[in-house]
Amino acid sequence: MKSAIPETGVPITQPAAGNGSDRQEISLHGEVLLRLRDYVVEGNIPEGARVPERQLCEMLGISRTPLREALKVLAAEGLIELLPNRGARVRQLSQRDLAELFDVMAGLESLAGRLACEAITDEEIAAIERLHYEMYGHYLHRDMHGYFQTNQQIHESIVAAARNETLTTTYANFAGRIRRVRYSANFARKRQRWAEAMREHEAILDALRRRAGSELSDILFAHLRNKRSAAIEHLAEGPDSAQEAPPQGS
Amino acid sequence: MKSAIPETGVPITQPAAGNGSDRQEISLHGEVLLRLRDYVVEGNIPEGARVPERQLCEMLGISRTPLREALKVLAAEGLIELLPNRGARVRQLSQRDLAELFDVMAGLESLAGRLACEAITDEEIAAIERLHYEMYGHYLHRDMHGYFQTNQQIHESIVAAARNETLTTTYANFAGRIRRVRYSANFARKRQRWAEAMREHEAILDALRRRAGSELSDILFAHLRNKRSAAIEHLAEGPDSAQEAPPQGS
DNA sequence: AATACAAAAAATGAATGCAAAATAGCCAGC
DNA sequence: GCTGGCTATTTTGCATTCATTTTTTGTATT
Repeated sequence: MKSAIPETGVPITQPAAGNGSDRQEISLHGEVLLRLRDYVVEGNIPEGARVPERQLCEMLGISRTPLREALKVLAAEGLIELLPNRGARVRQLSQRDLAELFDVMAGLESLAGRLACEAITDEEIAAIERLHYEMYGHYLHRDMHGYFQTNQQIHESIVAAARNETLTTTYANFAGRIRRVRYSANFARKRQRWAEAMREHEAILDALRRRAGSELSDILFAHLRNKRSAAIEHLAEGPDSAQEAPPQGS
Repeated sequence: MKSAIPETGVPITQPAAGNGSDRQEISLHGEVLLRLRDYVVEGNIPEGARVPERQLCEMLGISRTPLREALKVLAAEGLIELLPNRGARVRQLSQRDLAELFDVMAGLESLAGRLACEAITDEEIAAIERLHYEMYGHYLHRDMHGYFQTNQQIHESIVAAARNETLTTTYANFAGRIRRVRYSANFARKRQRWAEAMREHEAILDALRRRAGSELSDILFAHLRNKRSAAIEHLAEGPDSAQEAPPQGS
């Protein structure tokens, strides 16, 4: 195969001009950045694959200048790697990188929980409770996908309740970095871990109701730590999806 | 005054070529990025000031292309703002932004403490103890500057002991964003707060010795929260250093 | 046949050029 | 005297171009 990235060939439309989205980004560069980030996060480029600029330019229908600007930003965000004179590669996360990322995520959520306890309203808690019961339903029905989504919504709600834009942005950034892995990090076959996670979520909700910041912080950290273990073990055993790039060299 | 940025006119020297530094960045872009970041963090450009690209180009002795790439990255890092078609400005941190940043820093240090307890060696603790006593000396001698520096070293040591590169990088990023403010956020005249901070540091050291992760996490968060309050009150009252840009416009 | 070397092709890094937008400067009008 | 609109200059955004560096391809030699 010649091309590392699949054909999608949807060039960037007219930048702003009354599209329904709330994006205030109107510059071409901003548009490219959003598009490219999504493109990478969604896993359209194999890990570690070299991505010729020209090809991306053609795909997006732009010249190299704004593309290169976007690449530098993505590199700063940690999504891709920029080897000098050797182009951009999708960053390959080692197991250690992953462990680190999970821990930072754990720290951020832990912080979010602590802050949320200071500011969360009864209505917000009620909303999270609803999500919790919805998730419980998914759990009972063994609906992994629904469970996963609702679970994510709960965590995002907690982060939102922290009322800290900076935290929200940072959290989203890190979430993007491990999103690909996260999807495969479920514990479909490990029922025991699943039940455990549900219990942890009960504890989270309980601490949140009591606005017990420090306690919630501990619980969230532990919860994410367990998630981390599950994810890493899962990867170590090798996920069934054989999409991984084979170890090249020798 | 015509020029918003002071004259320093030190163009970028030959990029790599056996300079003593350990930097592996060799590309012009990387060099520019480091230079510009330092330049902004050190406060050489007044907050909110418009910075014409041309001027920066001349200052660094480069063309606009690598400069603009660096600007995009700095904008992504949150150091500057890029208004569409209106150039780059040094980001002006509102009081709320600052509060948010301090809280995120608190969360990161809190995480660092927790992780450090899992991995820190006796030697590292001993080193931190030495720093602690050194800091105590500065406190007794009312040496604000020395105190501040040693204090920072302690916090950095804890972050380092967490053995998480990602965390270290993220921490450094946020530290850079509030560095300017941080310097003026000391409590030179508030002896009471100073004494309080010393007591908190004792508690930090104690929890670290016992490897009490959760406890240390709480203490660090509270400690940084207090620092935040001190800093924000300080700014609200108006820092004596008149280095701030006067409110321009009318 | 395999390896080493060399030249060609392609890709990257940076500079320059050009069009559009914004700022400022200026003059007319109230 | 001040405000509003029009033009000129500056500045930004992006495309194009040029110079290196890397990668590939072909050839010759062992």
